[in-house]
Amino acid sequence: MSSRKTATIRDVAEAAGVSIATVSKFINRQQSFSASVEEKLRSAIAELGYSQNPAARSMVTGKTTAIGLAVMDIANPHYANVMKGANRVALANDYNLLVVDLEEKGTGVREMLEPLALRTDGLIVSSRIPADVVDWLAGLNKPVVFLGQPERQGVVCVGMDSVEVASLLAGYLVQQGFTRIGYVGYGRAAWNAERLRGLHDVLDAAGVELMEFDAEAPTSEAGEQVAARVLLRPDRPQAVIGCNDLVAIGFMTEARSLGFKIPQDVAVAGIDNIPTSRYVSPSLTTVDVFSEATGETVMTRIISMIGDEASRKLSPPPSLKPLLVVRESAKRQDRIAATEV
Amino acid sequence: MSSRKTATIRDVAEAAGVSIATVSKFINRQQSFSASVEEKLRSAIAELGYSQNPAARSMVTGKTTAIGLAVMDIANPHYANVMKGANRVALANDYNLLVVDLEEKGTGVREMLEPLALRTDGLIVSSRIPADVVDWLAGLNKPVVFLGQPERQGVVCVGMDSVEVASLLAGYLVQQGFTRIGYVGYGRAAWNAERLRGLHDVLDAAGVELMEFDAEAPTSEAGEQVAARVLLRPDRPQAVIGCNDLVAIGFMTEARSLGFKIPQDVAVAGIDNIPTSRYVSPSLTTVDVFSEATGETVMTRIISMIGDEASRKLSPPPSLKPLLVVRESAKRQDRIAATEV
DNA sequence: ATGAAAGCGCTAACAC
DNA sequence: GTGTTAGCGCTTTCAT
Repeated sequence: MSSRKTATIRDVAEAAGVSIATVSKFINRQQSFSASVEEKLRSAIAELGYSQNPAARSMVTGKTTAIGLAVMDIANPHYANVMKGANRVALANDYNLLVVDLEEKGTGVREMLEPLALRTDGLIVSSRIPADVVDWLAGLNKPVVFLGQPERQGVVCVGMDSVEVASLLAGYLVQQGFTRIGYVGYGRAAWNAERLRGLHDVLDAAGVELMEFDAEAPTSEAGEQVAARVLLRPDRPQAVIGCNDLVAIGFMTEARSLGFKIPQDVAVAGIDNIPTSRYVSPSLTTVDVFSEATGETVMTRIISMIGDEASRKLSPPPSLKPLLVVRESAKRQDRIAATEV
Repeated sequence: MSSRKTATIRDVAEAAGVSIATVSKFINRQQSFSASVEEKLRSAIAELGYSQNPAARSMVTGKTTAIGLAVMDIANPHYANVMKGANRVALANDYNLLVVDLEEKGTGVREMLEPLALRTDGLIVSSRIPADVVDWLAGLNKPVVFLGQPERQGVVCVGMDSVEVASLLAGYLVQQGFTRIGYVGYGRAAWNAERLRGLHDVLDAAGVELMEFDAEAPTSEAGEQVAARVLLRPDRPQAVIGCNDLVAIGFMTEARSLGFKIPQDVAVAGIDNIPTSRYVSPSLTTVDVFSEATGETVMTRIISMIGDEASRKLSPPPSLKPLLVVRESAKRQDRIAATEV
């Protein structure tokens, strides 16, 4: 069953008494065969445990049947879930997934992406990528889809509209009656400016003050670190929005150990709706960006772009809509009721 | 800069006025060259934007410089962190990472692994894999390392000793003075039996009762679901161990909405030390299994196995030791003090 | 329906 | 130090 060397198409051809061309056509189901040949082929393949060498195949076809996925931080549940969705549709379409975790690095990104580009038929990359790398990707002559908002014209993109995401949250907070709101952003992120715009759109119109802060990183640790700076000042915000759930959760934890009650003393909200946000106390109000569905969508999209030159420039399919998830962490003090999600 | 077709080694040879063999040797830095040739090569490569075709290379070398990683559930932070560590050392060694999320499936696993096996020089697979698939992997003539405990002899394995992990936690709970302890396991997992053994080792010796429960899945949702069954009975355990932090966190949340105070009414502990465990309330007592270091270790190990036939059967390096992380969720009622981590 | 032959881009002997 | 050449395993015309 398992010989020393792996069987090649030639071994199969010999065992079945046909030519290698016939074997090739058979395994690629490119035509029909006489019953006798078909049977001999089938058993020869089983006997030898033959399977196609993808490298050899890809040499002649020029296709790799693999897709690259580059994420900023695989430990962020948002990205892990994007990957889950992407993995699912890749597998269903007989594609393999090559992944690289950029680990939030802003430098050496192209070097990390280059091998991916060489080994795949298309790339899915997080949008927080240096401009020169985006240029390089664009000239790659290979489908590339960005995750999140586009910073540039002419690039294909899948993800929520950051302006809309932020507006949604701002709208809720205004409706709750808060009049001074803090936003803990992450300046290096591509979406940060859009988030701010979405926030201002709503808050300015409502006459609500917006205080801007910046986290060191889009992580819980950074959320913890920023909390004192935000809260230990006379004009502290009544409600604080974290640029993602991780930041919000870190912020909440540190706020509590600083002696603040949430949401009574300070309301907190996040963005993403990572699974954890349901399990912290109080449960975190957030905006669902449908990470897993995003992964499925982006993978579906890139697969359709491969081999379908026409769809490469088309605008994305009806894009995903963010959904406000109201939980306990951002209810106005005087309105708190016993409604737990 | 970006011509229609990508440049080949032949284009470079022509542009530099040398043979393709010279180009090949140059890009693989296999020897030194005359200054003039070196310079011409360098500029020709830059000019044409040439890069090696990995498929062509791998056809002749038989190597892919890629490693496959198969995890049970990439949305489980434990696995995401294993992947983070694995990614890091893969990149540092010029390997690419091919990932497949098995999504906790028990069937069709081989079909998901087959393409990975064909495209990589080695495989890292979660150990909760059907026996026949393990057999197949073993006959693959390719380095395979399992994550977690081995169920079989002769397979290379990286991960914590499950018996030890469980004993550690049991020891702490005994020391806290609990006399009736529940364990919410996951029967389908390879490590479950070992965990149980580790628990019994310690608890039996201490005369502490162990109540066994099973979760539907190793997830927070399953942890929630099982809570009522465990807690709404006259002989409910004083402390409950979740088979991982996800289960423990789900359990805690549901326990609280059932009206139990933690740890006063019921103590809870988990296993893994996922990042979230610090941020739930109360903070979760758990055992750190060093997920990220595990990922680094396993990747280091498999890279050394490739091309080093000798090390393929060696026993693993000094294995990782689990570490008890004491937080608030499992302190005995009468001993609770103000020590927060 | 089946086969012969020409490569895909590259590395590795082996010559020079 | 540099070039020639023979494949690696496969798909794909083009014959038959």
